[in-house]
Amino acid sequence: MRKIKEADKCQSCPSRGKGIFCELENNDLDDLSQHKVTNTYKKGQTLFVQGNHPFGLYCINSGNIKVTKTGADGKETIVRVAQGGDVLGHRSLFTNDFYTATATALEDTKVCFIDKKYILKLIEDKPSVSLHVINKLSRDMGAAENKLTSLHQKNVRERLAELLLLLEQTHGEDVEEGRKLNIKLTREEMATMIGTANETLIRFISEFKDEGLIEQKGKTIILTNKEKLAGWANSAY
Amino acid sequence: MRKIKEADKCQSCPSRGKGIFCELENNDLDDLSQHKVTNTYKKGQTLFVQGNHPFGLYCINSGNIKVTKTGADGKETIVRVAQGGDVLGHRSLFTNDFYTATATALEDTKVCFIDKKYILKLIEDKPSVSLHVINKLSRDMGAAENKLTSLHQKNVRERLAELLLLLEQTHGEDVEEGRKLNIKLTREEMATMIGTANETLIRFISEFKDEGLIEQKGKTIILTNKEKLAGWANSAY
DNA sequence: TCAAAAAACTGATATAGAACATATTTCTCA
DNA sequence: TGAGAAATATGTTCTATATCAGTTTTTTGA
Repeated sequence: MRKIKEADKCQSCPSRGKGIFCELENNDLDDLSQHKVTNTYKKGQTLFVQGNHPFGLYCINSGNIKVTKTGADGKETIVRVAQGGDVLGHRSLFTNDFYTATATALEDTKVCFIDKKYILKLIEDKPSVSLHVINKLSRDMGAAENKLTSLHQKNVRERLAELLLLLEQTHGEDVEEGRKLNIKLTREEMATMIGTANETLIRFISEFKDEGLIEQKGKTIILTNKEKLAGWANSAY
Repeated sequence: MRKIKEADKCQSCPSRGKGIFCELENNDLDDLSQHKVTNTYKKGQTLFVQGNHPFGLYCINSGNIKVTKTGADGKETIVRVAQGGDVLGHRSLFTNDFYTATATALEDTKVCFIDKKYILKLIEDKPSVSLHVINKLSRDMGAAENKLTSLHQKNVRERLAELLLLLEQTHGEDVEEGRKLNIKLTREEMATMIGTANETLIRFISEFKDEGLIEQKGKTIILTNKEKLAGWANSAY
């Protein structure tokens, strides 16, 4: 039996209870700990790359990771941002395809890697795991369809309001001015997330600032008027 | 034991072997047949509506069904088209949310409805079913991310070429001129699928016709030059 | 079978937002 | 700590495509 550092055991994971393994018993988690390795990634490093072959599952311990697809002309689209407790690379694992996207750390990140064979066995043996995988996929699917719909139906201003509120839900933090978005994204990345040019995004951020809906502390954004923002996001003119 | 018409038994389903129940044994299928009802829907009729509460799973026997999301201003987006062997309404079932989309028959359709409790039990008891659900969700997710990316990165001409090739894969049929798209979609619906206005779509269809990439027999489209079309879809200028 | 409605098509005009250019601020690490 | 490189910001131009308006064709059902 391999010796695992106490800090690297699933039981000590800060995201324990959030992910697809949240219903596993202690002895199952011990077994799981035996079949994974824990790695750290610095900002900008990639966990896996579009086009490569998957050989296991990534389970995020802490830190934000962007999932991007690159087109024929090299243009990048951020399809989603994963955070602590999320799993990554499951899709290609289950469909047995090459990775259809690239995963890149947005900041310093701790990630566990679980062997393909072991995770597939776990899904067959533990209904709770497979149900959580189904649930996770269903939610991601819903989020993807929402993105699709708003990309089609909403203009940039509305999509930006929506993005800010979405980030608030997943990365929001209370500060005196309002809700701080605790995630490090460049304007370029934010633009990519809502399918627009960074110049355009910056213009609307400035507009929101002028209208008192948001504030900026350095590079991080603070939502000061969520209600008005929500009004814009719902595209009520 | 309820008496099921031979034609309505899962064993007689034209999509048997394609869906998530493809690995079930005969006696399991008999049991499943007992827990479902078979309905028909005429063109334009809805199976379920965005905002309503789900109470089971739809499994398509035959016919095409569009899944649409309606925005605050009533604008419609087609997120996908489901066909024989596909399941519908699974997402909201598993996340226990209201339906986030509306399903409408594109033509006369035969659909089975399976009770919520039964399908959840089946997933817990039969690993093959849950694996197929995971697989199905993973594929749908991949398709959704692809749509997202091309909506962001490609122009209307490229997206149209892509759509035609996608429809060819799922609904293609050999005819002497080339590959016929055996699906009834209005230009409005096709436009909605690639996120554009119907006038714009029609213009590009005309262009493709003029360039000899496609032909029209009545309202149905025949792809006469898949290679050139593929060139456009990959956005190689 | 024919009239009304719906869908398909064509042309003209308007505009959101991309693309380009350039200035300024903020990071980064030597 | 300071120089070079990113990232941010702002102004200007240009274009893809939405929108509007109108005609022709197809479908529908009475």
